[in-house]
Amino acid sequence: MKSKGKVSKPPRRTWSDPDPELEPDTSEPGSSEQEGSEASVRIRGSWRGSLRSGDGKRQGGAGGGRRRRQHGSSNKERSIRRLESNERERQRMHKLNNAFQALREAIPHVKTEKKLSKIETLTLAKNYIKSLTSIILDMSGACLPAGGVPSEASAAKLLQCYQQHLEEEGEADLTQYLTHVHSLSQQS
DNA sequence: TAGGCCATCTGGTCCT
DNA sequence: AGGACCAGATGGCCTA
Repeated sequence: MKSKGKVSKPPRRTWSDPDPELEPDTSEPGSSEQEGSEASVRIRGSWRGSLRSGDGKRQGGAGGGRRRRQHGSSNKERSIRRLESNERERQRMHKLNNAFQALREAIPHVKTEKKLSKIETLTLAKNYIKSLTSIILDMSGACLPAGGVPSEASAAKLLQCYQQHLEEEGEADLTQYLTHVHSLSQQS
């Protein structure tokens, strides 16, 4: 028996693929048999904190390993604050996942039937940006250093062109932008 | 079944 | 002071 204790977990639904039938907030703790409400005050965290105190991971300010902030409130008030904190954290992660989903849709990849993982998404996005940068610099007549990585100077020039284009056109259309860059390179 | 990926909880730290 | 951010821990789901 797992300590998380889900009776019957609904089919997993990622928040980057939002269920149109559900508002995000309907998953708030306590709205169903979902774990959020009770799990957050359950045993799990009670010992985990002490485990981490030995990690010395991020020892801030004065006195590493100090106890957490005491709010001087009752257990009930603390657990309420915890639940609110959990909810905010959930919303934050949902936003992050939405951003990941937007990024997935922005980058081309081969296997469209398989959802890209987060790490794959970031890696592909990085490569995609590099490729586009190279193409644009190439079109603008700039010289790429050996290895194809744009120098800081050419990247700065590229950014300047892009910002200028945005100011003048107010539209981040790639085709227009490429035309714009090309015309600039013709002038110089 | 092991390993990868993910959602969630949690507490510490940073920031406003 | 309170919210945001971060990273560790945990357990569920899925696939090879």
